Amino acid sequence: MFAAITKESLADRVYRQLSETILRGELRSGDKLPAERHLAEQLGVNRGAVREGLKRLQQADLVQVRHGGSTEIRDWRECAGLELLPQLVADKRGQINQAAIHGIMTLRTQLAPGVAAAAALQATPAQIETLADWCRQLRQATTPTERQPRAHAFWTELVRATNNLGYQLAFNSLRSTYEQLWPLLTGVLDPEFRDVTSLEGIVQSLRDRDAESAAAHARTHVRIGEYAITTLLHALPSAGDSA
Amino acid sequence: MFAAITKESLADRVYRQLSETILRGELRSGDKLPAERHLAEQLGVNRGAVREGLKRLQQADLVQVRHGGSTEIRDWRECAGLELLPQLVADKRGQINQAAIHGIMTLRTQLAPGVAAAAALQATPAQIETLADWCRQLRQATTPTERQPRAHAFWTELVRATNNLGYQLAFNSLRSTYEQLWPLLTGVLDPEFRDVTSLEGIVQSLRDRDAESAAAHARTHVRIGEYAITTLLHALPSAGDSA
DNA sequence: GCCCTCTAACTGGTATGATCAGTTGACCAT
DNA sequence: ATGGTCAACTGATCATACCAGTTAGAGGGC
Repeated sequence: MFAAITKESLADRVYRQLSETILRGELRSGDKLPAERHLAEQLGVNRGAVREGLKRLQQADLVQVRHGGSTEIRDWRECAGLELLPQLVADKRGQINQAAIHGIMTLRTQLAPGVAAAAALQATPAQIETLADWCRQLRQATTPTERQPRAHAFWTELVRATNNLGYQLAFNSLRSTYEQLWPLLTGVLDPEFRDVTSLEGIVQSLRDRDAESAAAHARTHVRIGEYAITTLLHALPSAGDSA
Repeated sequence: MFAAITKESLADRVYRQLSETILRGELRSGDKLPAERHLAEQLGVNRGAVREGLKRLQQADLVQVRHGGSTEIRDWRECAGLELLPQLVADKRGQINQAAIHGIMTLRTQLAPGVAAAAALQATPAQIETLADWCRQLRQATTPTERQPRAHAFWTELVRATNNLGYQLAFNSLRSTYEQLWPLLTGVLDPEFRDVTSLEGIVQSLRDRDAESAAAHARTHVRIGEYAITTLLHALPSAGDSA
């Protein structure tokens, strides 16, 4: 009903402004950032706020800070990790980035079969039941808006069932990106949400401890969404690269 | 010869100490961190340093900070992204984490074929030549220490050739983890480094624009390393979970 | 002229202490 | 039971020092 008021600290704004400038390519690899004191003056905030923002830039591997020297922009394509994807898909103005969306869909397609296979070997009976329940809930849903969170819950549980740190962390990264696009994907991915049959196939494969079968069902399933996204991206000619 | 002296700022140390405490499970999801003022006093550092460290914890999704309220530990298995993996594989005392290593190897195995396939469709002739050159260099190398960086360079270039943001960022995250284990893996992965034939097969597949063949060669290749790692992990009975 | 050295003027890093701004819970009036 | 008030927390921001590492250029020796 009502949207929550966004509260953004100064340090957050410093981080966002600088990171978006870098991600847009206005500051390129090798460029130097102004000194903290100057930056603080230009942005009209205290130096502490600037430093907190820079710490985050540093953690995201967008810049390299050297004591006594200057702060240098790094090549985020070479350095930055998967956690950058959420910021790439949509900037403050809601501009979406096709390359980033393509990237997340690729990873999803590549990882889903492995997740299903790993879950087949590791899932506990209780987890399998939970998954079966999400399938039932998915069948009962009648609108895309109802289906989306249940499909999401299914995958969350499936990833948890793999008991694999790599899958879990990678999934968390992808999820942050996915959440940025949530309303956009409600409709686009609905054909996939409707394919409960494949999900039920996965659940049955888990019961049978059949990793290959689980992977095959997962592959079938996510290809539906990938096809929908690919079609959509081709239909949107503009808004490709960043400015 | 000599190891570089590590220069770690106070904020970095604050971050590391707190994150390791969380990752070790001594602070669990829902627990509250002491107030910044108290934390600063306990750690014997300035409050600014504490705040900078907390900003990083926040960015890593390890804690949730609420203005006026307290700072709460989050469940990193549910929230943290792939960028956490480097910190998980080895803590300050050099203790390695089997689950994290297993995780990174899984992701590597899962993604490598897709990377090769994507590269087959996207690589430029110049990139293919660069890759072919790395194969030659790999053949000329005579020791594991020589082979490792060249194998690594091959994959870096291959990922670059995919021109896919998802693969590039995911690879960067995995690389950070890999670098933590570099000396450990020099010997273990050498059987894989010696399998230049598969890499040459990938290069030929790129020339032929044959995605499926590229994926198959990649799969063959990375399985060698995965087998070696799996064997090694099973041979190490202890040092499994964190304290 | 060339090379070394030292210094001065940058840079980021740390410290202190004050103040602003949300959150919470106890208490009170309605 | 509802809503208001207030005090005591919490984090957020600020200003101003000063410490510590880097770098470039002035100056001296060859």
